[in-house]
Amino acid sequence: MVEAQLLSKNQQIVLEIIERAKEPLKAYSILFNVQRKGINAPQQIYRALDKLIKIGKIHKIESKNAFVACKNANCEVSKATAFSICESCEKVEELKDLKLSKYLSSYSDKTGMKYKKYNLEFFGLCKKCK
Amino acid sequence: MVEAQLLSKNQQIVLEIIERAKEPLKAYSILFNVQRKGINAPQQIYRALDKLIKIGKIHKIESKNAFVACKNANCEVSKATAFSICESCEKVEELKDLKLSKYLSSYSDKTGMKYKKYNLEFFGLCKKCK
DNA sequence: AACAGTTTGTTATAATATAACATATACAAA
DNA sequence: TTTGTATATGTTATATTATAACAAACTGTT
Repeated sequence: MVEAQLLSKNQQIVLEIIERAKEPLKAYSILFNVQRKGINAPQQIYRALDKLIKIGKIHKIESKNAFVACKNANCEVSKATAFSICESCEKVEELKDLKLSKYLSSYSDKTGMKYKKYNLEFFGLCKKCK
Repeated sequence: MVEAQLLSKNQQIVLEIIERAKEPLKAYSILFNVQRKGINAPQQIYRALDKLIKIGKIHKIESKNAFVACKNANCEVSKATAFSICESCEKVEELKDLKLSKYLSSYSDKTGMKYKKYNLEFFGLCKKCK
């Protein structure tokens, strides 16, 4: 049976701070920001992050070692992600483009291999910075 | 005038070891492997890696913090990369698919923003592992 | 009550990457 | 030839990111 994911205390704390942030957060900056809430060690942050990623609530921006909340109702599980990253102001946005995700999800390489999972990071200058 | 890139001693050493490797190499494993050649510090490795990336000789696999040689004559500069990564055996291949790279290079998002640069990492099971 | 699974807390340490500073080398311009 | 500029080197130290390992507590079954 499919049910709503219940988050544990630490998982909620970490998710909230990532959701409220306007930009991707790094693990140690999250740690710093929750120390008054009784979380003291990196391990606790990374464990929450791992779980949140697993259930698709957040994604990792690999090129930045930072984490963003997923606002995309589609990705119940984090398997197919695409981001736009501004090289100047560092703004990151998750792309929600059905056409793009269909294209990539159905992509098969020369050997005929298909991929259920991918991560795409686009770099450029955002409107403000151009 | 465009001329062949001349690599410095350290850059050559690092490039050679990456080119000879069958899989992506991590910075500290490179370091370990070149200590008998007089390279002693991570800084020296990272500096060579940075330069090699800049001129397109190697790419970084962001999800693995590892580096591979570019066998693709196209990417004179490392700006548009796509990889296939096996989740079981960890095999990594750079995809050379003109159609894919054209699609991504000419991609423009909802706001009309275009991107000259991207990195795409596909995950799945390779033939052997399937 | 016993259990399996997950979460927590904690200490320690591993792995990845950069800062900062002092030299050295290459090469073109004056 | 010297001066400048850019790049490369060597080195020590440190910052940043992430995991190992262990003990305990909590959750929801059966």
